[in-house]
Formats: sequence, C-alpha cells, structure tokens
Amino acid sequence: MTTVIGAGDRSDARRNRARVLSAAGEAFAERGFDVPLGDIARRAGVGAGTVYRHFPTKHALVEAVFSQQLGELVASGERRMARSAPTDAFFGFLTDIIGTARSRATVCDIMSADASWPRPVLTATVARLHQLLAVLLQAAQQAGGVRPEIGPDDVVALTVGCAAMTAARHDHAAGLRLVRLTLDGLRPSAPGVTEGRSFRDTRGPYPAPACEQCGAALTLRPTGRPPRYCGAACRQRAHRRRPAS
Amino acid sequence: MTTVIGAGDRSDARRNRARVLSAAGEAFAERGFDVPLGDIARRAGVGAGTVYRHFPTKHALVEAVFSQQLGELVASGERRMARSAPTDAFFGFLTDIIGTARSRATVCDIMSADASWPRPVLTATVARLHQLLAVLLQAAQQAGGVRPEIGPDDVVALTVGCAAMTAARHDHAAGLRLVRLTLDGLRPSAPGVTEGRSFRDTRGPYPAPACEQCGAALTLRPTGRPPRYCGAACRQRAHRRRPAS
Amino acid sequence: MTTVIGAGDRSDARRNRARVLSAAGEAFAERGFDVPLGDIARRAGVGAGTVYRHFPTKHALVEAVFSQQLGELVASGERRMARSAPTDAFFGFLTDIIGTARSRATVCDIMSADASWPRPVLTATVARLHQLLAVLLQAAQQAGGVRPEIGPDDVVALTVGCAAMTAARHDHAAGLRLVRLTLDGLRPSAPGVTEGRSFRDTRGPYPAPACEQCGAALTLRPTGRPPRYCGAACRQRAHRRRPAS
Amino acid sequence: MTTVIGAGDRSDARRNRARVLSAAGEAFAERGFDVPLGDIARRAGVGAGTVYRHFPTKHALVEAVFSQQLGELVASGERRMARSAPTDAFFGFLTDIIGTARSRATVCDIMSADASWPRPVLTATVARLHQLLAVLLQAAQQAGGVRPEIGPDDVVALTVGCAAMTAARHDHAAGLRLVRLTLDGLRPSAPGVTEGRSFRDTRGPYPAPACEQCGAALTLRPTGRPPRYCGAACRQRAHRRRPAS
DNA sequence: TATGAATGAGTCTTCATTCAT
DNA sequence: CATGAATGAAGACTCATTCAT
Repeated sequence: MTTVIGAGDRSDARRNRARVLSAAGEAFAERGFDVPLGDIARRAGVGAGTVYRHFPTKHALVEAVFSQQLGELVASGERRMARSAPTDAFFGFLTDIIGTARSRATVCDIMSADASWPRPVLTATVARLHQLLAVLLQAAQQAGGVRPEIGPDDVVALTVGCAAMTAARHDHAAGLRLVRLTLDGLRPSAPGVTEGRSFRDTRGPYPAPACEQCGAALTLRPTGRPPRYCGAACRQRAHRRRPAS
Repeated sequence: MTTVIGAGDRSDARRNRARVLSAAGEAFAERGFDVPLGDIARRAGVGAGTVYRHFPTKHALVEAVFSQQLGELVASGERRMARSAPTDAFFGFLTDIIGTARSRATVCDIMSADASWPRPVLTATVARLHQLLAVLLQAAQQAGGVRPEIGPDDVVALTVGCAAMTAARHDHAAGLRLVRLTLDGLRPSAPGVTEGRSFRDTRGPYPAPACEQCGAALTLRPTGRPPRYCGAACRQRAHRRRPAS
Repeated sequence: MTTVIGAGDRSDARRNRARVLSAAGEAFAERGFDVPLGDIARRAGVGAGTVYRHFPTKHALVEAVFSQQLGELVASGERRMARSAPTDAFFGFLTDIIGTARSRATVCDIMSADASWPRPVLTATVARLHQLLAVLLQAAQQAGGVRPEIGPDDVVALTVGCAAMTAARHDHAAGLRLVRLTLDGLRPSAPGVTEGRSFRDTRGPYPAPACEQCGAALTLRPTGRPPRYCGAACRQRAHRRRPAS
Repeated sequence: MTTVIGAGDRSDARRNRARVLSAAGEAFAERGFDVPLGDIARRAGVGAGTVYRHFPTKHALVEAVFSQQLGELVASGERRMARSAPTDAFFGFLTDIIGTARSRATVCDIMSADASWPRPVLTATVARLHQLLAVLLQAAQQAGGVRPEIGPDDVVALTVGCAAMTAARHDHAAGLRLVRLTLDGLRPSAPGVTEGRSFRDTRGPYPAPACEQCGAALTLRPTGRPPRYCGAACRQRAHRRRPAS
C-alpha cells in the first residue's frame, strides 16, 4: 500500500524468489547441476510452479544462482582493488574465488570457458570477472608481487585448479595450505629446484598488453572495453592500413 | 549370419568386449559420464544387449574403463619406481596421471574420494594407486626432493587440481607450464595468503494446515495456493498486527 | 492507486467484464480454445484473478463469449423473420451464422451437438437458436422455397459444414460462392453417390505374471521388459510350438 | 532366422508398431489430437517408451497415422481413376475422402491448408492428394460431369465442409444424403432458383490449366510435378524472357 | 550368442485454479 | 475489489535395464 520502492515486487514473491535461489544454490553445491528441479522446489518449501514463475527454465535458474555469486565476487574484487595494495588485492581476490568452490557445481565451472553447462547470458558477468582479474594481475605485476611471465588465462586456469584442489581435500585447513602453496608459485621468489628443470628458469616473460600499432604499454581499466590501441592516433593509423573489405 | 562352428566363440566375445571398452572410453572422454549407453553401443557397433552381457550395469562399465586406465597408470608408476631416482619417479608419475586428464570424465574423478560417481569395486585399484603414490612420496621426501610436511592426501588433491588446470587451459603447452609451476611448489621453498567465504542459508518447514490467526482447521484444496487464514477477517487482523516494514 | 470513493465501483466491474469478454473472443478466434487464460487476462489488461471473479471457470468464460455471439445471432434472426419473406429470412439467417465462422473457434463448434467443448449452460441459448432455425425452415418450406424432405437437424449440419468450407477456402469470395452453391441445393431440385470406409481394430489386455509355458510365478522387476517365460528353456519350448508364420 | 524379407524388421516390433498406429488412429478419432500419448500407449497395450521407439515425437505419430490414411486414400483414388468413368471416379473419390471423416481428428484437418496441426512431412502426400483431385476434376469436367467453373481449391474446401457435415449429423444415412445434396451442386444440372440470385448463373467458367507461355490446354498426370508449359519449346521461351536475376 | 525391442520411473515444463497482498 | 503469486496434477520425452527373437 505504501511501499513505493521497487516495481511490482510483492513481499511474498520476493521472499520466495530468495528461498528458491538459496535452495538452488545449496542443491547445486551438494549434488551438482543434475539435481531435479522438484527437489529444489521441495527444499525451498514451494511448489514447482513457483520455481517456474521466477525462472522460466532450469537453465535460467542456474544462471541466476551463479550470476548472483559472480556478481558478489566481482563486487568484492572491486572493493579489494580500491582498498588494498595491488598484490594483496590480487591474491585476496583469487582466494575469494577459490573459497566459493567447496562444492559440486562451482563458480569455476561457470568461469572456465569450456564448462559442460552452456551459459549464454552469463557471458557478460564472466567477462567482467575475467577483466577484473586481468586488471588486478597487471597491477600486481607492476608492483612486483607477481612473476611477469604469468598471463590472465593462466590465472583463470590456476583458479579453476585450486578450486578443484580444495574440493578434493576434505580437510579444509589442509586445502587452504595447498592453495597457498600453489599461489605462492606466482610470486617472484623462485628458489632452488632439485631435479628436472623448472618452469621458473626456462621461459621468458609473458607478453604485456601493448598497443597493436605502436607497441606502447596499455593501461587496463576495470570497466569498459579493453583497449587495443594507445590512443586515437594509432587507432586511425591501424584503420587506414586495414584492407577496404 | 550364422555362427560358424564352435571354437571361435570366445575370441568373438573378447573382441566385442574390447570394442565396447574402447568406445566407452572415447564417449566418456568426449561427453562425460552422462552419455547414454545406447550411444556407446552404437559407437562400438554392437547392440545394447551385448554391452549388458559384458558389463551388468552402466556403473560396471565405467569401472571397467577406468580400471583399465588406472591399471596402466599403476604399471607405469611401478616401472618408474624401479628405474628412476626417487624424486624423478615421484614427479614423473604425477605428470603421467595429470596427462590422462585432458577430457570430460577423467581418472581424477575416479581417484578423488568425493567423486560424483560412486565406485565400490574400484576401491582396490584406487587404493593401490594411492599406496603407490604414498610410497613414491616418502621415497622422494627421504631423498630431499619434496618438502617434508606434504602428506599423501595432499598429493591426491594436488593431482586433481592440476588435472582441472590442464583441462581449463586450452593451450596445452601453457597448461603444462602451470602444472610444473604448481608441482615445483612441492620442492623445498615457502610463504602465505587470505580467507574465503561461502553463500548459503536455510529455511524452516512449510506451515501446518491451521489458521495462523485463530487456529481453526483449514480446508486444503487439491489445487490453488494453500490457505494461511480461515478467512478474510483473520487475514485482515493478522495484517494489522504485522510490523509496518 | 486508491479507489476514489464509493459510487463508481459497479461501472469498473462492468468495464472489466466487457474487456475480458472481448479479449477472450479475440483470443479464441485467433488461437482456438486452447489459449491459456493468462494470455486472455494479459490481453484484457487485467489480472488472472479478475477473470476468475467474473467467470468462475474457463468453461464459464467460453460459454459467456459464445452466449453473447449466439444471442446476437438469434436477435438478428428474429429481426429477419419479422421483416423479410420466409425464404429470404431462412437463407439470410443461415448466411449470417456461417459468416461468423471465419476463425479457429466458432459458433458452430458450440452449435453442433458433438462439439469438442462440453457446454451445459449454453443449452438454453443453443436450443433457442435451433428452434428459431426450425421455425424459419418450416416457413420457408411452406412458401415453397426449400425442399420438403429437409429437417432441422439437416440444417444444423449444413451450417456446420458451410462454416468449415469458408474456413478452408482462404479466398473469401470463393468461399461465399461455395456456400451459395451448397445452400442452393436446398431449393427444389435433385440425384445420388457412393460409400466410405474407416480404419479401426482392437486388442486384448496385457498377459498376467505367470510363465506362459509352465505356469510358474514370474518375478516382476520395477524396470525392464516384463517376462513372459520363467527362463530360456520355456521360451525355447514355446518357440518350437509356435506356427512357423 | 529364415525371414529375409524386410530389413531389420522383427515380428514383435512390426506387431507393436501396427498396434500403436491403430490405437493412435482410434484415439485421435475419438478424442482429437489432444489425447495424451500415455493413453495411446495404454490402449495399444504397450509402454510409453515403445511408442517413442517407433515415433520419436507425438508429431511423428500424428504424421504416421494420417500418412497411412492419406496413402490408402490416394491408392483408392488411383484405382478408381483406372477403373471407372471419369465422373464416377471423381464423385466416388470425394465420397471416399468424406467417408473417412466420421471422427474428431480427420484427414480433412490434415488436408486443408490452415490446419491447426503443423505437418511438414506430410506435405508430399497431401500434395499428391491435391494433384489427384485436380486430375480427376479435370477429367470429370471434360466428360461433362462437373460444372466448368469449379476449381481444385473449391473441391478441397467442399470436401472439408462435407466432412464437417457428416461429423455433425449423427444419423449416418442422413449425413450421406446431405453430402449427396451438396456434391450434386457440382453437376451441371442447375435448375430453378426461387429467390435471390444463385451462384450458378452469375459467374463465368473457372480457368482450366493452360501453358503459361502459349495458352494451350495442359494434361495433368496423376503423378510427378504438375506442368507449367506445354513442352520444352515453351519452357525455353519463357526462360529467355525471365529477368537474368 | 548377439541384437535391438520393450519397459516405466523420473525429468522438465504448462496451466487452470486459488489465495495473499 | 483488482492483482498477480503460488500450487500441483498432468503431459511430452529420456534412458538404464531386461527380455524376445
């Protein structure tokens, strides 16, 4: 009657939507994407029809669940970026992501490019996460906290791997130790390797993002389309050299 | 058309068993455990009944496929143990295991304790693998090639994680670099990171069939939304008592 | 936002009722009786509950829609009866009825006795239509404008058939020509044709759970094909006794 | 073992396919296209899965049922064409078609262009039926047994209308009388019309199929693509005059 | 024996109907 | 009183598993 906030949101609808979302999150975490919708509905204490009113397909429900988690993750990453030193922000963010992964169907399934679950609509959020990771990585590298040969795709793969590790190691503390061990490999400390040659001393640095025209280093911003050129002049020059088509 | 005479029968059966096993291996690798048995049969060029003659359940087929892979792996590990220096044997074996993981359904799904697929019969083979890992680990630690605080379960979890990494990183060479980076963390070196969170919450059960205001019994209809109040009067009364929010 | 004062209420309700009725008419015409009630409500710009306030079931809504159309039709027929020569009135009325039928769900579906839609309440209006047709028919026959052997039921069937014709012939003018051709057959003139067939057959019930050969009790599993024999021996015996076919 | 006829057809499969087809035919006839597949399966005495083995979707089942009926119809029409006088063949064929229509879901629903049920695959059979109708019509017209202004589309619409008539008139004999009455309107007898102008005297003849290039009369064959030109010469000439595109 | 047909429990999804707001 | 959220029975379809041929 008096609530003017929100458009057409009724309190019961809001409550049920939240319950479904939460129940679905739990169910996916415990039993994977294959959990029947009926079970989710029962767990949420609502009818199957209610689930369908809020999420027109099972797919949409999956998207909503992970979109929320990804959104929270991105927000937390941006907060870290604003408040912490670059290296702390980077490692803290990775740990945040990995921390969400103690379950069967995880953010990482969504994050890695070849997930078994198709997820068209999430593309935008996932892209934002990837971009944020790239920005944090670059900053940490410039601060000297991360080895220069690491690239953004490496970070994604490492995250996915660490998530799998924590899921596989039932002792939580031990899982964290392993993650720390793995992530520490990213730092430029790099001491003695007993046998076999290590990756650390055999590879040159990872190419940093550079202007495709003049090669100048590019600054990645946390939002917006990632730059290809260092400025309007180079963009125009590149345009002139492209075939007419 | 007609079975030729007596003698050859057994070899027929053996050949079919092998074809099914190989078709199942490919199918699981390409499409995961959810691939229908009918597809596997078709791919093997046999009838569904033939699959069931050799493997009484789908579960048994999965077991057979991975039992074979695990067996080969164990054999290779034992060979390494016999022929190489302890540390080389250890790291080489890990790399072997991880190398089998570039597919949708992997040895690691079977190997890790919380695999999505239950696997009673495999326990023996998996246990043998775990034991072999433990032995190799201990030898490498005694040789000073692996940090002493690492335990056998850590190794399993690391393997699973590395398998996920290589699956996530589409550039194969880059994937290998990441794996080496991670495994190098096991060698004598050292520091530390942050914490993660998780998203969950729980809800109470659905209300019993009595008016929440006056307690009168409510009539439940087979269709439509279940009532909370016995009528408009009680509903209004309950509404008035609710906080404004 | 807030209902203005007291007086206007009834006119609101009347307006909504009319909107629902009109929306339902359009929806039925375009998409048939299977159109969901929610779509009708949306088209009418009201909530589903409002539809139910005015029409307690979907059935009632269908009745109301066609009752209105039938009422208009009957009124027009009575006007014709009063103002035209008997034969003109008769043929004019038939043409009126058929003219309403250029859609998916038609008056004729309601009018014919074996309509797909059950319609108890409409009986009165339909009966009135039938009676009017009978009166007009009799008058036209007495005036010598219609063959004497035609009965009221024939007229109903012809009307239904002509409605189907016009719906099937997309060229409207051509449809009208066909209708006229058909109705002209009612005027004094005359000859005859052949027979049709139909495709049917029936089957006995499913076998009881005992071996068909030796009568032993059979164990039914919850899945898989139910057994007919207790084992391979009986199956083979039964097979031998079967005719070669 | 010895049956060599047919490829991969097992007797039980053949039997079940026939039972499903027959059960579906009955069910559609009695209760329309909306009958649940489960009911059809139960009526056929088989499981739902068996229906799906033979017909991958409900749509496919509908197609199969009516494809069979249409096929029989076309065959009977071709037999009539070969054995009877043109006019008899024409009217006999129409009566055959109409005779199949004493039910809820009929060949005519399939035959008329705007049926509510989509039917892509049937297009070929329906086209063949239409063509056969056109051939028979032309022959009957040339024999002087059918009025010249009638066209093939008129015949289709009349058939649909007559089918609706017989379905509406429960007394079968009376239904046949009405059909005869209607079809007789196609004969060139055409006597007295009391009031109103009749279609019979107001319209010119229907255009006969003619070569699009030279206007010569075209002979329609019962099979193959209907001709547009009277021969290769006219086809070539028409081709030359077409824009290059 | 190998083949592939038959089975039915279980999944996703729709929609007429009822009630909270 | 109007709105639209919640409900659950029912329908189309899949697939592991078992048996007739």
